[in-house]
Amino acid sequence: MTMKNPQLIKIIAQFSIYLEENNLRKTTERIMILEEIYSRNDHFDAEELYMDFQNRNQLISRATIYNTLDLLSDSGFIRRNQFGTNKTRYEKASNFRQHDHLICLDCNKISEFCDPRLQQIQQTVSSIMEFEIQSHDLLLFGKCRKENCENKKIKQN
Amino acid sequence: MTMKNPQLIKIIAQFSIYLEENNLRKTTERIMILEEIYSRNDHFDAEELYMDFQNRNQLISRATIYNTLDLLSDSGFIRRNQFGTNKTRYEKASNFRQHDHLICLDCNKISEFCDPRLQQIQQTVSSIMEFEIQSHDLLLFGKCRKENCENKKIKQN
DNA sequence: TTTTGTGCAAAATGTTTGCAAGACG
DNA sequence: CGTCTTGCAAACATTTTGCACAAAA
Repeated sequence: MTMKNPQLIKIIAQFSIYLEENNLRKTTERIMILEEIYSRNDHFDAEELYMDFQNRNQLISRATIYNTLDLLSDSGFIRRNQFGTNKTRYEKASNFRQHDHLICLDCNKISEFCDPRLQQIQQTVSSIMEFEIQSHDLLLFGKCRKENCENKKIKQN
Repeated sequence: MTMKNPQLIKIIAQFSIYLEENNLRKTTERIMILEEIYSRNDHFDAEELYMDFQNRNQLISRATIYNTLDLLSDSGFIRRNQFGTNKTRYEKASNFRQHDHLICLDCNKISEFCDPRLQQIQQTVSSIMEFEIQSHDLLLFGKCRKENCENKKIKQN
């Protein structure tokens, strides 16, 4: 039994409130999935999450994984990403407030960055195109210039 | 038999040169697909392209559609897009030089825009993260503020 | 006890592949 | 004529669905 960190306790509490307010049930599966996601720091897909539980003999079906990912995504506890492949990747929503992704074309490693000028671009486009912009998604694709980049030839996934 | 416009003639010539230079064969299928794509102005998927030919009784197999989309994409004649769904969408590369996409959450209509500040963001991230950035992809999601937006409730796709 | 949520397996969707037959150079 | 490309169907990967059973409230 591992000690839960304060952030995790807080998130579970928030999620519980969300469930209650929306007349949704607080099932062990939902809580386990939330905990698992918040203990990760990467951009994972549904199958990876499923396998995490498989590997620990905590069986949760794919259907539940997908259902819960939808629920968490709709409620804002996680964020969905599409990094140029036909596969959805997820991350906990609290990574930091708002960020975008830099993808290495050599090894597919994903880094995060933040630039306030995006906010200005949104405002400009919003007024020119007469749109109320709700969110954005910026991907930068490139190659790491570090000589010693450990991933240079590992090309995952 | 429709008259080919000058732009199309030019693109076919360029593509022919590309094929020749790379020892690839100039098949009727490849040319037909290029022509079809350059006669469109939207962001289409593989199936839509396939059906275009089906509907005209010009049978081209899905395998060829996919092969050729890869070829055109690798050679820069078309651009691949992922608009938040698990489906790849394409557009001719000449729409205008470099642009990004604004997606309506009501009707999924895709508009295009261009903002030079993205270039600056790329430069900043490039130097901070020590990356050589090769391309970017910015999606803005929002809702049209025009009262008379004809697509208000049509939600396609 | 009444729903809602889960698990399973089947189906749906989008894309890739292997191989025989056809067509380009 | 040799080889690249096509077409077909089967395989694959990811996600969705229907329905019986389990478990929250």
